Amino acid sequence: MKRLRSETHSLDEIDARLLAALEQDARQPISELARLVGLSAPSVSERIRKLQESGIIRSFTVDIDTKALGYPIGAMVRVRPLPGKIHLVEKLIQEIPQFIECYKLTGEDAFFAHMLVRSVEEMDDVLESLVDHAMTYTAVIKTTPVKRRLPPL
Amino acid sequence: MKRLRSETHSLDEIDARLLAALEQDARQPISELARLVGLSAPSVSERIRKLQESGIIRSFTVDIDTKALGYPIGAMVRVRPLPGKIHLVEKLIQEIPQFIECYKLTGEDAFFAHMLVRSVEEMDDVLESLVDHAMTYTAVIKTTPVKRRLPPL
DNA sequence: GTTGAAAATAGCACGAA
DNA sequence: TTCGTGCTATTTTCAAC
Repeated sequence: MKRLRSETHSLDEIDARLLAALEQDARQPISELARLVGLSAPSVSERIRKLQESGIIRSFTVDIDTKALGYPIGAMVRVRPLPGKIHLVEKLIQEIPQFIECYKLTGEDAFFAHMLVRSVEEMDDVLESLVDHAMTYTAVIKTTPVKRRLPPL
Repeated sequence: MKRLRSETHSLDEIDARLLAALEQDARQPISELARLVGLSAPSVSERIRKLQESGIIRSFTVDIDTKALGYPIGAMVRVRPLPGKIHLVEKLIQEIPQFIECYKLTGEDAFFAHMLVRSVEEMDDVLESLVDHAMTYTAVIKTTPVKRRLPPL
């Protein structure tokens, strides 16, 4: 059980603009960010440090095009574990690297997992490894109408 | 309709290690990345440039803790548009900023959307704006057994 | 928060494998 | 082609205000 922590950091307009700019390009120079938000470079540096310290910025990372990486097929899998199998199923999903994201949800479909595969055969392999422990409902991703973005700040 | 493009870039071991390192911290100095993969800084610079050029790296971005940002509730919403309403529903989802991610899927539940809200009331507001055009099934996220990660390289 | 100097870092041209 | 070296330019950090 994780400890609840009150995040005291409150965002002002400039922090919001900084986060938006960093979301678009996290490797742009501090000096450029400073120009964008109208502050000096050291101020921006300090704000970014505080955003990390307060936990709002978890990390700087890359957005990878998984198709270009060799995974042409993405799918969303709803997973309903058989009675008594929830923990086993959770562990299996964590151990199968083709699942690149998984949420545990309220309701009967305990897990919702994002799967990437190189072929339909590979998809079958992945699903087979769950078949003894859960019901699965798989839907292939056709398009992405909304790409990951920030909520309103 | 987007043009199909054959991505000719093929990853070697060093590219894979670079991507993994960038995923962990996209702002670390090139010189540090060079040390990690055992090449000189200019070589690493050039490799990163090529990974971007080939589209494998789409962008450098930040991983934000949305709870710390003030959105304590996340939910997954399956959206089944009423007949003839698919395009309207897609547009609505795109315009509602509490949806931070949305996939269009095969099967009857055309859309799957990731929602962030500050309260249960706000969740109701968001869902109300779809109620005339679609059936929705909402499940609240309890935990995240697998956080976004790279597939096997 | 800002400014200005020192230190660290990145980019470029060129030569080597 | 791909990588390494040395040089220059840019960027970041630190101190003082």
